[in-house]
Amino acid sequence: MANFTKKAIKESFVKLLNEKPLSKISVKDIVEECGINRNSFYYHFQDIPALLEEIITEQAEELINSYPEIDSLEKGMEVATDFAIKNKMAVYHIYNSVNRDMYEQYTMRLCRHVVTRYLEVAFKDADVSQDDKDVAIRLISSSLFGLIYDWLNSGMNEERPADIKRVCELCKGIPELIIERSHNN
Amino acid sequence: MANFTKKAIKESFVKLLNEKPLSKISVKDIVEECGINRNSFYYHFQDIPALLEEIITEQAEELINSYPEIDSLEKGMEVATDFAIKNKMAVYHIYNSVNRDMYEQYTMRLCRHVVTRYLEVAFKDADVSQDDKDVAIRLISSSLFGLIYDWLNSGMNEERPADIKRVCELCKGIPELIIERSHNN
DNA sequence: GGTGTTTGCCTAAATTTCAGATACTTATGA
DNA sequence: TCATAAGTATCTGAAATTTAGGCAAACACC
Repeated sequence: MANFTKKAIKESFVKLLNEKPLSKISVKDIVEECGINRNSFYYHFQDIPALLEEIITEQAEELINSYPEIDSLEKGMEVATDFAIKNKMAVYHIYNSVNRDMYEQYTMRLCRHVVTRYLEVAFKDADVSQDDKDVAIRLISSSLFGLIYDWLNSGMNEERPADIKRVCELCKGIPELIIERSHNN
Repeated sequence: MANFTKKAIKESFVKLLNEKPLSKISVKDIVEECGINRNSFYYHFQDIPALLEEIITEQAEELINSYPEIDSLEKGMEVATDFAIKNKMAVYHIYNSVNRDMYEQYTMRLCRHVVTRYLEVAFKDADVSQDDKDVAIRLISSSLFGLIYDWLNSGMNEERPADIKRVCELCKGIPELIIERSHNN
C-alpha cells in the first residue's frame, strides 16, 4: 500500500521541527499541520519519539545507500557529517533530549559503514585476516565518531569537525601498518 | 478527510502531462507513477477526463480566490492569462482534444470574474442600473476572452495575447461611456 | 489548588484501498 | 485477417486505514 498519510505526518513533523524545538511540538500540532485525525497519528506511530526514530533511520539508510562506494577517508567523513548537517535543526533540538542514544547510534553506524567501505579498497588484494580488518574498522571508525561527537557537543559551530584532515591522514597509515605486521607474523 | 491518495493521483497526472501528450497517458501509467492500485483510481475518479476536469477546476478556483480585488483591467487580464500559462503544457495537449469546451468555459469564467471585480471599482458610487453594468461586463469580458482564445489557437507563441494593451485601454473607456449615457436618459 | 491542555488509549463506524475477476474496445504485428 | 496484447470500465468481498467521540492520567501554568 502506498500510504501517503504516513509520509505526510513525517513531512509535517520535519516542517514543525524547523520552526520550533522538539519539546514544543505536540501530536496535536502535527495532526493539525497535515489535516488528519489524531488517531491516525497513533495508528502509524507509537508516539513522537517513535516518529523521530523512523525519520532518522530512514535518512541514515538513504545516506548509506547513496554512497555504495567510499574511495577516500575524507569522503567517508563527509558522508557521516552530512547526516548531522542534513538534520541540523533536528539534531540541534534532539541532541540533548530524548533520542540522544539513537542519534549517536546512527552516527556511529554511518562511521562504521564508510570506514568499512573505505577499507575494502585499502585492503584489496592484501593478505590480512578478517580479525585484523575488524580491528582496523573499529579503531578508525571510533576515532571518526569521536570527532563528530565533539563537534555535535560543541554546537556544530564550525562547518565540519575540527582536526578532520589530520586525523584522516593519520588513519590512512593504519591499513599499511596492519598489512606490514601481518607479514611479520 | 485529508485524502492524500487523491492528491497524489493529481500530482502524478500533472507530472505525466509534462512528459507526454494526454492521449498517451493511460490509467495504468498514472497508478504506476504513484504506486497505487488501479481500483483506487476509479474509486476517486470516473475516468481521466474527470480527473482533468477536477484539476483544472481547482486551479481556476485557486487563481480566482487569490485575487479578491482587481484594480486594473491589465491586472485582470494577467490573472486570466496566468491560468493558461500555469497550465501551459497541459493546455497545449488538452486544447485540441477532449476538454476543449471545459477549458474555454473556465477561461471565460475567469475573464468574467476579473472584469466584474474591476468594474466594481469603476462603477463605484456611479448611478448605473445593474442591467447596464451587466452589459459592460459581457462586452469587456467577451473581448478579453477573444484575445486569449486567439492566443491559445496560435499556440501561445507570444508571452501574452497580442494587442492586450490597446484593447484594455479601449475597454477602460466603456464604463465612462455607460455612466454618461445613463445620465442622459 | 484550580484550570486548561496534552497524552495515550479505547470502541465502533465509516471510508478507502486492495486483489482478483470479467466483458468490452482498441492497437499491433505475424 | 486473425490473434494477442494492452487498456478501459465495472463488480465483488476482504483488508487496511481513517474517522468521531470519549476517558483517565499526566502535565503546565497561574
